[in-house]
Amino acid sequence: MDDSQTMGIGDLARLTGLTVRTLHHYDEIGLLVPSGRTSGGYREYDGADVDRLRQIVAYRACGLALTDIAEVLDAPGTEQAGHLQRQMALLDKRIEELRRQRAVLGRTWEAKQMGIALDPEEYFEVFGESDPRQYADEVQERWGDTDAYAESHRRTSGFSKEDWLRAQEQTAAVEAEFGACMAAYVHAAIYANALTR
Amino acid sequence: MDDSQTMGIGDLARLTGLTVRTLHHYDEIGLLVPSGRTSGGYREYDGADVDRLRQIVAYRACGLALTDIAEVLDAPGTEQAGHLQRQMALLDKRIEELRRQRAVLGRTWEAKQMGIALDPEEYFEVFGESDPRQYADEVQERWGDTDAYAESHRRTSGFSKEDWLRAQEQTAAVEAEFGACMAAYVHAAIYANALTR
DNA sequence: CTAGGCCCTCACGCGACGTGAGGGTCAAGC
DNA sequence: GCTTGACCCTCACGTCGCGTGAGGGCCTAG
Repeated sequence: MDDSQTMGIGDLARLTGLTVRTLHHYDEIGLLVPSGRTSGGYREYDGADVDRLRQIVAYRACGLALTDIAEVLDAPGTEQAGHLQRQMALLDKRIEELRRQRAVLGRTWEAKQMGIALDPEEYFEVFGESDPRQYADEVQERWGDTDAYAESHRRTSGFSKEDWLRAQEQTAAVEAEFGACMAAYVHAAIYANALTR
Repeated sequence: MDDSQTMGIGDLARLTGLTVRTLHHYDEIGLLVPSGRTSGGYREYDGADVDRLRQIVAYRACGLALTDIAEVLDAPGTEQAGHLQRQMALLDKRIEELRRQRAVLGRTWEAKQMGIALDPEEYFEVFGESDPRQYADEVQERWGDTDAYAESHRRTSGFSKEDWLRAQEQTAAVEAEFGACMAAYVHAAIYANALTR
């Protein structure tokens, strides 16, 4: 019933699943400074502290750096929107990157299961930034019919059709679930978008 | 047409989108040691090197540590399966964690949009390991009706119903796409599973 | 033969903590 | 009041995956 109740660092650590050291760190860098100390120097966290930590954990789960989290939490609304929008752009880039990698990985796996050698050109689409097509010619010329290339495929193709079908099945289910998880990212981005209008 | 063609570190960097320093690092730790050097000491990468790097990048995108990647790539089939299975377990834990966080975040957001104060008990479900219910009582007793708690909610609830609906719409689309991306994780896990049988 | 672009090896810095070392604090029980 | 044991404190160095120079060789074109 006491309105100004506080808790120790160990309690907060157990409650959140973070370590004591992590909370020390957040104090050191000014991200989460406890609202008080006991006469003996012990940190004391109150309700507002816990609420702030909840937000910190949520943002951190979205991949934001601690300094960025501090900026977002300490800035007024308008600045918040701008900052979050920049983060949104970064996330978009990351999403697109992963999406491309995933596409190539999927084709690679299927090909392996069939025991078929992949078109070497496709291999390099898995890699990052800027259009890899601009190197595709060079690649095909250099690696198109290297022995080590094809050989390294055959090493890893002992994988029955049953195994593969079973895998595909399970994949679909988990895929959907994971999609729901990742909506947390997207929520953050779209929230920022809404704020700027 | 030459079968033993090689490329320099800069070419490989441009091709993959990694930095030269990153390739230096992989050489230092023995993860990707170039198959040769020129008389002048320049690194030379051949087809097998590039193929290995492709695998490295794929595993890294799945969140594996570089030392783990080395173990997986250098181990024979049976050990590979064991290692990948342990990684699978880790990923499962992480997935479950994210799934819980996402669920609570979703409810929090909806509640904020409605301007409704959340059941304080729910706040702590966002946090990690082991059943948080075991602390729920303690939490409610301490923070259930703190002023700072409710206050910090009202600060952040300026968000129209239209904005919210628009957000929900966009979310669904991106959610599906992201699910596809994350199947890369799942593929790795299930591949390991198939190997052990 | 010189200019430029590429490459080399140290070697220190960073972010987000982990992991002790060495010592003070606090509530409980005697 | 005193001790015990759990908890807390502040340094301070280690880890991982690189970034970022510094100071210098290599190598091809003009």
